[in-house]
Amino acid sequence: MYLLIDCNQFFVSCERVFNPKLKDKPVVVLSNNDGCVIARSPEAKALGIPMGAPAYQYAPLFKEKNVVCFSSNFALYGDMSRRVMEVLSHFSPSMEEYSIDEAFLILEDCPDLLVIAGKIKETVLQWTGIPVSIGIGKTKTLAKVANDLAKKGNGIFAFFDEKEIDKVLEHLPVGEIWGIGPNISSFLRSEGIRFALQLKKAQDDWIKRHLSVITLRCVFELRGIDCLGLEEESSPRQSITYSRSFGSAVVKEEDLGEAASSYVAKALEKLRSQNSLASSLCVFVMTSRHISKPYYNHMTMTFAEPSDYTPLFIKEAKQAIKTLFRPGLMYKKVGVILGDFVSKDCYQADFFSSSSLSKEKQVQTMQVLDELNHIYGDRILRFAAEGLDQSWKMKKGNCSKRFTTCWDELLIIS
DNA sequence: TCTGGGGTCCTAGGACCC
DNA sequence: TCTGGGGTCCTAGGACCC
Repeated sequence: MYLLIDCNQFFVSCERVFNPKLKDKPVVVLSNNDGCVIARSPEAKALGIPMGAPAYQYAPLFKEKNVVCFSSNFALYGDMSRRVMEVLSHFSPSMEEYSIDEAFLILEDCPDLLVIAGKIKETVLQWTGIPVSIGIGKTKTLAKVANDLAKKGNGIFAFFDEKEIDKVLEHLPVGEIWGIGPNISSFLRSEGIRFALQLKKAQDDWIKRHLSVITLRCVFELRGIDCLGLEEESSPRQSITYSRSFGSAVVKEEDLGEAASSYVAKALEKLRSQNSLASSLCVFVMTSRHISKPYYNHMTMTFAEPSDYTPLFIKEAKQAIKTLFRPGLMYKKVGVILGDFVSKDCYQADFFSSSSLSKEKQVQTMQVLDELNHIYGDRILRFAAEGLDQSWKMKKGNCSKRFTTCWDELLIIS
């Protein structure tokens, strides 16, 4: 049986662990640049604050109802996630970390399953301070449905027999099924399929003809046929994106270049940490999407020989910015995407490239850079191209401390 | 003034081959 | 009157997830 363990309002819960005064109070966590709401405590939900709500629109309500707003603190959430996953790994050798706040476990079907689930919930709370909900089912998709019910009830819900499943699916809108998004659900509704049970009973070839195998898999999963399986090994990324909205609009090409260089440097650190080389770099720039004539443009460069040498990518990125830049526009965002990865251990070299000696030096330079940054933290070594003042950096109005990952920011109790 | 960021998978269609 | 059949590879875009 699959168990889906999902942390309740994870980011808010992380903040509450280190600030117990927030208990029972409306709390929200905002996206980068304090843009929109990405996590809400039940109290905040009860005030009618929707997911994704732009913070500026809700500022009066926040003030009126004393809603506590946090800027996102991914250093903290990432580390808390690591702790939760560590606890979960004690309960089963078969585990998949599905997202920052969710994991699937496989446990043998036994009468004690609910007791074990209770134990998991209790242990995670005691060891990390994070409350979780657990859904149990024969497939991942059914465990997801069960998890939604768990969240509405006492935190644990299991599907054991078919009749019980169908009773739930009968009233479950198709759009709430994992894997059925807004587009497919509106198509299904237009065809008269409004609830999960109807979809479960739909004809296979009809689904395949009008939709795709992805949806067909969904349907099979609802029928209790395991199609997705557990992905225990997290496979290396196939692409790495680094992009951020600016704290305030950027108008100078120089600033765009700095930002792009800085993102390239960060993306390449990630690339090297997974032992890959990238063969392509895409750079994109955009203005706000919410103006009358938004501008978006991108450029992709491919390399004859895959690489992980940051200066090479910075050079290309700056060149791209030069091409993409249009004077007089208010830029809101720049991003870089590394793609077409190959393993460092085995790749096709370029027959016409210059001497291999410089290649070795490139590798050594990046190693020294990464090691020093690892030892001293906070990216102590950076490239000049990244700029010094970085005035384009994003806004963070109210960020909690990095309680668990930074010696200078430990929680002080007096 | 103010609206996040990072992924994966699949399909259709174009371009090309014999 | 009348113009085959069977492939592969690549890319852009759509759809979904958290």
